[in-house]
Amino acid sequence: MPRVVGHIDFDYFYAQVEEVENPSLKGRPVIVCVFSGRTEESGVVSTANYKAREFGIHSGMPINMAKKRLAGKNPQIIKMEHEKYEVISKEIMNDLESMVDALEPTGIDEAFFDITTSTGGDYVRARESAQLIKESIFRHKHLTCSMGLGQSKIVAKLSSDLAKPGGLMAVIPETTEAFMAPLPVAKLYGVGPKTSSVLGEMGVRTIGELAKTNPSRLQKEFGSKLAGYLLAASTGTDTDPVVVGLEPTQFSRMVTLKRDTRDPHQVYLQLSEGIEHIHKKLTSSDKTFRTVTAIAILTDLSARTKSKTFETSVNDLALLREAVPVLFEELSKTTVKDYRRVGVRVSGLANSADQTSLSEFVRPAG
DNA sequence: GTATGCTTTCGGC
DNA sequence: TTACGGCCGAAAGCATAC
Repeated sequence: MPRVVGHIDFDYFYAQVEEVENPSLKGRPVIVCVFSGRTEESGVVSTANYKAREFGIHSGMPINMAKKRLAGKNPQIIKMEHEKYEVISKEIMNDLESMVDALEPTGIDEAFFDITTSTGGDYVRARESAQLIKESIFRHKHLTCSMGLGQSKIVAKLSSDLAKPGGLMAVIPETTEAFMAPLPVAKLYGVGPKTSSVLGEMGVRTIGELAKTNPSRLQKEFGSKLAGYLLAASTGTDTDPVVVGLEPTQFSRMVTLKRDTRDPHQVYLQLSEGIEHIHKKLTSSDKTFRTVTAIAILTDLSARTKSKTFETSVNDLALLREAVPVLFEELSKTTVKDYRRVGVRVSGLANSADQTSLSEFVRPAG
C-alpha cells in the first residue's frame, strides 16, 4: 500500500491572523513587522499579505523600504505579536491531530501528516479527507491554508508549495516521477547550495536528471549515504516517516543593541534578560543543554558565532552567565567591527528525566 | 575511506 | 540612496574514530 503523506502550510500566517481579527483589512496591503527598538521605524517585515506582495514587499525587507513602496496604497502596518500567533497555531495543531493518523508540526505555520491508515492508501479518499480538513480549519478559525499530498514527505512538501495560496494538490503515486522530474534539484530537502552546485558541475540540474544519474558516479562524489538518499528523494521514494512528538533541539534569544558596540559589559547587560529567558524556557520544558553559543551580527550585518560544548547536559543559570561573556570575549578576537545585534543559543537539548544522575554512577549496584 | 560528532554558516519563514 | 528581526533546523566544514 502506498503511503499517503500530507503537508499543510497556512497562507501568509501572521498577516492572515490579523485579517481575521480585523476583516476590514482585507483587500489592503497588510504587513506584520518586527520593530527592533533602535529607532522609531527600524525593523523588518515578517509577513506580508498577497496584496502587499503585489508591490514587491517580502519577508525580511526593512520597514522603511516597505513603507516607501506602499506609499499611497493605504497599507496597514502591524506590530508582530508572536505569542498571539503561537496560541492560534497550537489550537489548530491540536484540532489537526485529531483528524489525521500522525501529525508532525515543523514550524508555527506548517506540519506534515500521515493519513495512510485512515484512507487505506486510497488517493481519492485522501483528497476528500484533506479537503475536509481545510474546510474544518476555515470553519473554526477562518484561516486558509495550502495542502499537498504525496507518497513521501518530499512529494507532499513540493506539492503544497505548488498549491499556494489556498490550494490542494494531490500527487498520486503513479505520477510522482513525472511531477518531480522538471523541478530543480535545489528544491529537494537535503540539497543545499554546495550539493546543488556539485550536481550542476556533473550536468545534473533537474530532479529527473538526478534520478537517471549513474549511482556509482553519485557515490564517488557524495559517499554512499548521501548518494542513496539523493536517488531515493529524486524518485519520491524517500522513506522518512511522519514523526509524532518531536522535541525542539535548540533555544535562542537575539536582541538588537541600543547602539553598535563590542564592549563586553554592554553586550552582557543587554543580553542578561535573554539569558534568563532561555533558562526559564529550559526549566519550564524540563530540558538541559550541552552546548552554548554566542551570536553576533556585526555592523555590516555579517554574522559570527562562538560555541562551547560541555561534558554533561545541564540547566544551570550561573554556568550560562559565566560562559556567555567568555564566548563573546573570544568572538571579539575574530573581528574589529562593532556588533549591531547579539544573541545566545543553547543546543544539544535533552530531557532532564533522561539524565543519568551522578548518584546512579556512584551508587553500588543492587 | 566512511561514519560520527562538533562548530560555524546558511537559509526559510 | 539607504533603509535591516528573531527565531528555527539544515547544510557544510572540519577533526577524529573506526
